[in-house]
Amino acid sequence: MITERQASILGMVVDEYVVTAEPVSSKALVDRRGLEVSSATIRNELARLEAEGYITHPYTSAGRVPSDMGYRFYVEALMAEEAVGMDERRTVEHQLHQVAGGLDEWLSLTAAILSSLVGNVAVVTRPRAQGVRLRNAQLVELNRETVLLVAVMDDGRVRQRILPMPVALTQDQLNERAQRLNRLLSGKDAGEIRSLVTDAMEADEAAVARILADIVQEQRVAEETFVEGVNTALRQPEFSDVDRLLEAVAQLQAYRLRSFLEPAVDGSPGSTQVIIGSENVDAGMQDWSIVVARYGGMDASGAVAVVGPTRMAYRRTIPRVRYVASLMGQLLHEVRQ
Amino acid sequence: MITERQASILGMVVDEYVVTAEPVSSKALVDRRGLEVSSATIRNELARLEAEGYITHPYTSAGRVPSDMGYRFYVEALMAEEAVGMDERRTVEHQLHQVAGGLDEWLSLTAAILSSLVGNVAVVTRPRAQGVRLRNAQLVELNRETVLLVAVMDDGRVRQRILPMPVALTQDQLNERAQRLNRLLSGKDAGEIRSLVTDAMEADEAAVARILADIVQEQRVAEETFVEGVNTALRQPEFSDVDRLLEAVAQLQAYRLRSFLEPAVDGSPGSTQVIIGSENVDAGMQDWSIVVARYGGMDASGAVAVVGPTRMAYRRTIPRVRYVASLMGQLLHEVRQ
DNA sequence: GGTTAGCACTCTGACCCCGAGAGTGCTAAT
DNA sequence: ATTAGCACTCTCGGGGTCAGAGTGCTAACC
Repeated sequence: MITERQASILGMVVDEYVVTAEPVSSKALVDRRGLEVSSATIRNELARLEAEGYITHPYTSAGRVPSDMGYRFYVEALMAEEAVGMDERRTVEHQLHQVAGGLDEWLSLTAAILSSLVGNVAVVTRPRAQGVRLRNAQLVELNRETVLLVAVMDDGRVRQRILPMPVALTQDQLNERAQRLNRLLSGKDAGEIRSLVTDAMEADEAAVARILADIVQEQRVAEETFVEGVNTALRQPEFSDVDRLLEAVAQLQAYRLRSFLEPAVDGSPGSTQVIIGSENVDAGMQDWSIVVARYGGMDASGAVAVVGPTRMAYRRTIPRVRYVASLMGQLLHEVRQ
Repeated sequence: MITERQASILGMVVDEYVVTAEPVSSKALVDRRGLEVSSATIRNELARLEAEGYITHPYTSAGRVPSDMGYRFYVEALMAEEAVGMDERRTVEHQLHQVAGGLDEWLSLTAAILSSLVGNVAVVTRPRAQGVRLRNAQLVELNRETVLLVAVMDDGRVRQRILPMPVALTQDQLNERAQRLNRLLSGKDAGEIRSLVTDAMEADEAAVARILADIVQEQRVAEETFVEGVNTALRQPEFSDVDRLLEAVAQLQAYRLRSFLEPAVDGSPGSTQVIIGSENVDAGMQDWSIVVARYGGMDASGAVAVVGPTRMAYRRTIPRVRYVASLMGQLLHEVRQ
């Protein structure tokens, strides 16, 4: 158990360390926070906090650094969230409504905006629907031997695939085929499409249907995860030595991030979750914190996240992740209904 | 002018430096290359080469390092190209024929393969057609208020855009509209589409046509440039200090690379071009070399490139870039005709 | 009992020095 | 033209030193 004053001191240590990135000394707290007590008193309190495990020492005569447990306590009990200002909201919403294009553009722009808002890496995953269904398929002639199959899923995904054309068909004939496929398969999920492939079907029609089933199911990590802000995030002092920096670059690959977000996305819906340092299951992420919020509803949902060193401005980051996630939810709703 | 022996020594210096990444000493040349002369003789020749500007000294008692001019001479006159082996070809072609999907998958896979082949960053740009034409447009209902416009261009590009639906229409009605648009606009380029937007058209049909014209024209750097291998390339010894490493990470952004390739792509068609260090116009690229080949034909062409430190295995890289470019040309031909 | 001044103690980080090692450049002999 | 030999130069790593920052403790104070 820690006293109220100890808690407040812990809060100051975190706030201070987050901006300076240097161990916080007792004197620095008294000076910069205008405390009414002497540095010796603070030292006693710091010693207590350390004994309880909320902070640590890099070495004997250095200042204090919050431990993961300290950050956890801070996030849960101490932190005064810094609300998203009206001006921030305005610029974000302005930018988001500016962009023309599909879901992809929104997602990648959202990641970029969030990243610039918090100065760390932002990750946005594409909303994944429970049972994705085919909305529409189309066949477009590329040349005499190849056709392009374009499929639109009901989660807004668009996928294409190049197919050989067994018999030369005109575009009109292709349209006709596509219409037949649509009447049969539109609104169906991958399993249903597969079960509809019967012997009665023409051979190449059946082939297209099977491919459609694959497409409906398919998940491509690279195309599902939008990462922005790696460059700025790498300039933080925690990466001032080459090995750490390289490690960070490797860690921030889309496919890795995706795997870290996976469990979070499947977790509590709506709420914002914070994973701090050693709370990460992955060994390579022990020095990282993740703030992640799920967006969307029961039908289709994705994740908005910020990834950075454990020394993260949680009080700024958490509300901003939450805000962007709710914004994404609205946008998604507008598109899907 | 340099003598034949000096040239051959220069070649050895380059070959040696490329693998060891350490300044090459006269003794190392004699020992590892089994030369019939003494190291003192080599020292005299090295001094000549230095006087002529082909190599330099980091400091007095260090070995020699090729200058950009030295590399240039090496690439033009000395280098024995290392042919792409049959086994390499087989695996590459196997991998490339394996992948299902559209042009995008091919391009990104190609970049990945090339990168692994040469151990540096590989960049592949999407083929850009001279006058891109619309091949096919389609309207797909997303919900009562929004439609998804999917456009296929004749260079294989597929683009989508979400539009508000002014009047509620069924999917059948949307199909009909799309067919009308296709009859009118298919095979037209952006300018032609614009000129076909007349007052006679219905207002919202005209709006869609205008958007189609935009889409046909549009170039998105991020989606046009496929970069792979950054992670492995960063482990090279030239980036062993933090500042250089950060600089490299920043330099290898897709949008920057794109701008470096731009001039090269517009340059000589077919041939492979090598840009070494200070030959780069861009100030930030003075320590980098680029090997770039154009692929495709008159109608549509893109670039395949490898980017790395000037200490690059040119004799391996150049033939491999050329090979991959010709392969891409074939693939492109198969798809477009 | 909590608070504080004072002081000894510890650890870092910067700096400098030194010596080994590597490699050159030059000279003189072949 | 080549080469042996040698002086010279520069780097790099280890070790020593010193100032500075901060703590932890003790004893006095309110």
